[in-house]
Amino acid sequence: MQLYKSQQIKVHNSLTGKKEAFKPINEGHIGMYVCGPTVYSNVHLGNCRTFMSFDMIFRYFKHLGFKVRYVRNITDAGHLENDADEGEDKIAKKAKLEQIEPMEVVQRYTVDFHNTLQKFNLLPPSIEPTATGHIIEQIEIIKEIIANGFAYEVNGSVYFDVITFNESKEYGKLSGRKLEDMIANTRELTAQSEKRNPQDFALWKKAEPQHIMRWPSPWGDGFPGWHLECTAMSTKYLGETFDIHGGGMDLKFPHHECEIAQSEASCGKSPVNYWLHANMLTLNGKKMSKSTGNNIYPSEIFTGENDILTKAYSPSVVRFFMMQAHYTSILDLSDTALLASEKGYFRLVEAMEHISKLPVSKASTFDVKAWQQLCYDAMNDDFNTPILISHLFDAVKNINLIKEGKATISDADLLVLQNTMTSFVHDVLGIESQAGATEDSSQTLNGVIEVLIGLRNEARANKDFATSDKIRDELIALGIQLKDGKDGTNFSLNQ
RNA sequence: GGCAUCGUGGCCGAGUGGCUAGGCACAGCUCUGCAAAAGCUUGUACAGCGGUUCGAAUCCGCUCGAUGCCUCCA
Repeated sequence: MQLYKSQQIKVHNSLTGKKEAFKPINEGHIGMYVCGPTVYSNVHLGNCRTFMSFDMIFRYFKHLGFKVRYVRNITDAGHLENDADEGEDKIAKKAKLEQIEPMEVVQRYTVDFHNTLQKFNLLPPSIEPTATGHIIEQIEIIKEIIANGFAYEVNGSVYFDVITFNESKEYGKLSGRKLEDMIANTRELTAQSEKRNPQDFALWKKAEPQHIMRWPSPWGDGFPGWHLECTAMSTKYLGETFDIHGGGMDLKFPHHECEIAQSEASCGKSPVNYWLHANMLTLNGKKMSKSTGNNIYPSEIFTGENDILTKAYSPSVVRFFMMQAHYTSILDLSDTALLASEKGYFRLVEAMEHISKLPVSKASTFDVKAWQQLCYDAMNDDFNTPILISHLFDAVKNINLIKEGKATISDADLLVLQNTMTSFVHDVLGIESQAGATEDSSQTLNGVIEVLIGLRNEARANKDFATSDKIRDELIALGIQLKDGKDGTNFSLNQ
């Protein structure tokens, strides 16, 4: 039997603002779409957190035995930097700056994006479609929207008619906005616009002669509007209505709102059953921003080359840190927070290594089955990874107790414990035991340390504590910690 | 200015009408040649002010503060 049949998941649906029981359209199958990055610069850390959150969700679904089609797009069409008609295309701008082809910009930052996510141990999505690869699909949707009377053409551009749409449908239902309020609050328009109303948004933009990224269309040469690609690609690969759509909080309005409008205007159906939004990441309590310098790139964290943190942190530690917060909460990244997580991470990873060496007894002093269900309960409750981790630390404590002979575990329970820990730590949370794990270091180094441990134990036996302490202290200075236990001396590498 | 989310012990971060997650730090104890590691014990916190209630950190109102969106943004 598949695990999902015995676990009931609840998710926080942004559309209703409530936690709801999750029921996929087709039993055992899940269609999930997540808005991907615009590849015109290096991925920033906040992006990584969002994608990591959905990676964890993807992993949990897979763990439960669901067949998941996870689509995450790459936005490689430039779009415009602002709403004004003379706005500049982000990718074209970067290309001009670096004197290269726009597609070289796209290629470079797509590679950076993939590399970074791989370091964070994100699984690749099932499909990673690009906007430029789906121009035809986008044009088709525009035709439908026009045919249905929800869009109009002006001078080679096509705009979505929000006011007309709102007469029969509801614009703003996702973000809790009322069109009347929006109209009342609209700031005076900059320049004269082609749009009938400021709330309207572009489905297709006419390309000015200097605009490099352009495609032919029934309305002339141009490029697709900001929100259309997601509608086109999600519809193509997941259908007119699918299970989950995710993305960062900041996309809720207008991006996701427009997606809903586009779908309802073209095929008449609401596109998504469950909208999931991941919350922001701040740095030292403030919004990350390149202009104020309150910003850090993933690579700068890994190398330690930055002015914000006191040391380097491995991708696994950063991932663990992020998993210690719920995906819907704002999370603040700081050196002290990272430091605390790193210690906890090492404790968890070390306990994992001890599991296979644990002594077994006839009976267990720890209810492994009940504990296991608590782990599932945590994840079933809107993917509550912080609670899951608190249970994992419960297991850590028990593992250490058993190791020291202060608690016992049966053969069967040990197997359950081992499988459950591996499933949740590695498969679901995606946390790897890199950096700090002895098994990752070279055999040679292990051998050398074992020799030193032997020498130290000889010195201790001879009460030559000056020598034994010297070995211990000099090793710790190198990041090698010796741990004296009942069953001899172990060590760990804490980078 | 409008909309939204939030304000929890030294720090990070769950929870959410009564039964006090967890991590890190701190203190005491056990262990140890001394430490470290590990284990045990202790911390009674929920921005402020009102209100609802037998009972609120959890519900309501106001105030203050933070963050996000309102223009591309995860």
